[in-house]
Amino acid sequence: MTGMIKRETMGAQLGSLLRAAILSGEFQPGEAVTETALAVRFGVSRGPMREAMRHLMDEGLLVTVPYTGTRVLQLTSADIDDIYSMRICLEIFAFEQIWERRDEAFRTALTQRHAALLEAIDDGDDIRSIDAELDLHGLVYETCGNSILLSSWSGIRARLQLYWAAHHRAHGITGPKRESHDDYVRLALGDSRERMKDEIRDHMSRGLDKTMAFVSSVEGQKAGSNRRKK
Amino acid sequence: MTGMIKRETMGAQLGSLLRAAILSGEFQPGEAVTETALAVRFGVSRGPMREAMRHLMDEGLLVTVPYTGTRVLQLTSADIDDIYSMRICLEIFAFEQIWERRDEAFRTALTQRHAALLEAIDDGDDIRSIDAELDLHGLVYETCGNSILLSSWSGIRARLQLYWAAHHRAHGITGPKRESHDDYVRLALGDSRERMKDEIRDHMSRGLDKTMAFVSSVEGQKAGSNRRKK
DNA sequence: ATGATGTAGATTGTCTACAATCACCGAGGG
DNA sequence: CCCTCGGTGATTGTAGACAATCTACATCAT
Repeated sequence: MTGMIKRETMGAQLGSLLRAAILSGEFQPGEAVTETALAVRFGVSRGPMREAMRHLMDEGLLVTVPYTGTRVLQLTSADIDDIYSMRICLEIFAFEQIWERRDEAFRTALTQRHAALLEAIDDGDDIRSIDAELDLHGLVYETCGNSILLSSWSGIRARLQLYWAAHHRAHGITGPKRESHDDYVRLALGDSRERMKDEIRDHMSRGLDKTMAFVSSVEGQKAGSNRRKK
Repeated sequence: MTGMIKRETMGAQLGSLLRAAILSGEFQPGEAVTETALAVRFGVSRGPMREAMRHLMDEGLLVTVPYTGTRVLQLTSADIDDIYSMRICLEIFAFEQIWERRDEAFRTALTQRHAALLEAIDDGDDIRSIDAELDLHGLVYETCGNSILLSSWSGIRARLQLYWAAHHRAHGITGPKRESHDDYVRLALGDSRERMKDEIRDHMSRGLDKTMAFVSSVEGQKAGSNRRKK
């Protein structure tokens, strides 16, 4: 059954669905997910489900141990630190690459994504705000057209989105502030590479501080959380 | 049959075998590879074979189009350029991260890998020389302990290894020169971050020049090479 | 009581058969 | 001569059943 979906392989679509389910909080970080359960959940067989899970594993959202089980990624404070330092490195690199090639298309796309972020914030939709913020930052990576850079960003983006979403749900903390990206957008459209690079460093530093305060409080349960059997 | 291998899933082992087969030249860049053919080649079923191929796809060595086929990655000059600029960015970043934490273990490992490279060069073993050179560069990434950085390096490494191996086979060009990494190792163990960063830029620039000269001569057949059916 | 040990359940890994999709090629009509 | 259209083969996608392995719990001996 379920043979009416077209133009894309089932595994890929399942990957998107599963990713959305994880990011929406249906499965929490550290929670175990089984192939069979997900297969019946989405009404498909284990084959495509496995394919989708493999995709999310490579993206970093799922972690599996052979013959034992699969669970949703649970980040440590060290992981968060690694992610943010990588973000600084890659985003500066990306802006260096495209700086001289910024055209009208780039400018309009950036302002559009910024507007989408503001709209999501105004609507009070946290999940959409997170998505919009990451889309905004993603533009420079996409503009580069460097496939390796883009896949690196995908891994970073997935981990950040997972963590933020869980963070917000668990603690009721609001999403990004309305003015949080004004400087970022302004300088990205401006004329000074160095000021943009400084802004990236500042931006990430603020984000890291905001993030680290929480993760350290729930540390120490990365490997041994097995409650909630059913 | 073939049920006596232990401690690691078949798909992972098959991935290593297939990677080795590709890098050894059994399958050339742009050549089509089919699941069934590889499955009988390695004496397993399509399931594990698929798993292994999926792994190599994420690594970047294989490219697949749904319902149609899978072929070995064929790099364009733009890809090579992207790879080398990423290498500069990431390797400088990696050295910045570990610079103050370089300990005795790092120093001995670096000299050991350099010695291994020299031995491979002296033996005239091109494949092993390439592997040793990439292992040498890989140490700094491994020392960082940053999982995202490491996976980015894996993608770069796989693509470079594939390209160099095919390059050398097709044109009989020798591997890395014996003295090519003397400065790199010396400065990596030295005291000046800035000189090391300059060395990385120079090192990559030389590598890119050596590489680009060839790839541009065979451009223009990325999408349409379908000969050699059997 | 404590430790080792065997046993049961669950989960992933693997295999075989079948279906959906696509590229190629040749025939027929314009 | 060129374009359209259908057939044919190949390749990947999907399904369900079976085997290998791991974790946890109960049992038994010390």
